[in-house]
Amino acid sequence: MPDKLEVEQCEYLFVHEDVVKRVREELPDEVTLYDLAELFKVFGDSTRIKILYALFEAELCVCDIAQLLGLTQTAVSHQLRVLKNSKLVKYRREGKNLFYSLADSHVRRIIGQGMDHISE
Amino acid sequence: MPDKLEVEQCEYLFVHEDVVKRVREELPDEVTLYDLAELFKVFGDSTRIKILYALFEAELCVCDIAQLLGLTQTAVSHQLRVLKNSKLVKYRREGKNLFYSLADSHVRRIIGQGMDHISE
DNA sequence: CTATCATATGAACATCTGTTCATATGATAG
DNA sequence: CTATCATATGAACAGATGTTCATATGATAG
Repeated sequence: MPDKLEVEQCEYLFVHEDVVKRVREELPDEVTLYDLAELFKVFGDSTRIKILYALFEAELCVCDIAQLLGLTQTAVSHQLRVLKNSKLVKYRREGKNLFYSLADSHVRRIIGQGMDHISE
Repeated sequence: MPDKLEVEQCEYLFVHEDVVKRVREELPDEVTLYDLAELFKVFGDSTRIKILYALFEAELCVCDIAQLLGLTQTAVSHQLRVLKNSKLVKYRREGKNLFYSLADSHVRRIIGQGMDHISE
């Protein structure tokens, strides 16, 4: 007895068993889907995008970023924490300063793909 | 006199002129940054990610999606509109049904890159 | 130890976002 | 034309998010 679905709303005529099966098999588990959405949420703010773009060019300390982009220190710090939690940036201390940089190459690729899309 | 910046908070010792220049040159304009963030915002919701994943396998109508993923018709419809506005999905009508499908290959690539990142 | 600089953190607040509920639209069968 | 099915839409509401303000932490110079 293959997985017949509860018919609630429409006739559900249009999907064949194999499609249902494929979707079910390929769909990542709830946790992964959640994590994935969380990751993209991080890219979904123009302040954070700006910060990432700035870090494309060089390692920067918090106040560098703030001044370069015209943001407050506090806002940058809060957003850097978000970026750090998602492992998109890393930092190293040098005296009083914390220098932030991109964590890996995924950041550039993801933003690159996004740019491709919006430039049609 | 090259672009010396207003020193507000820190000494701004750490960034050289050429870095400042590069960041300023490479940073897309406000509108583009905003659009880019808007795009990623769309990926930043697990319901929409689920819908996109389902559409990886086949063209589906609204109620197919709702039943396959255990969502309400209304929620799916609202989210499909968001996806459509961002040109991530398209649809065609067939009688009473609207069949949705992925708009282009960017969707897969962007989600793929995201998956790469979260799987470390 | 104290003052200062760079940065982080927490609370507060306004704004944005996703879902639900109720209803409207649009296609089709009879 | 009317009823019905598939889908869209709008209002309402709860929960999430980003910024600001005030303050704390942590390193360093003196």
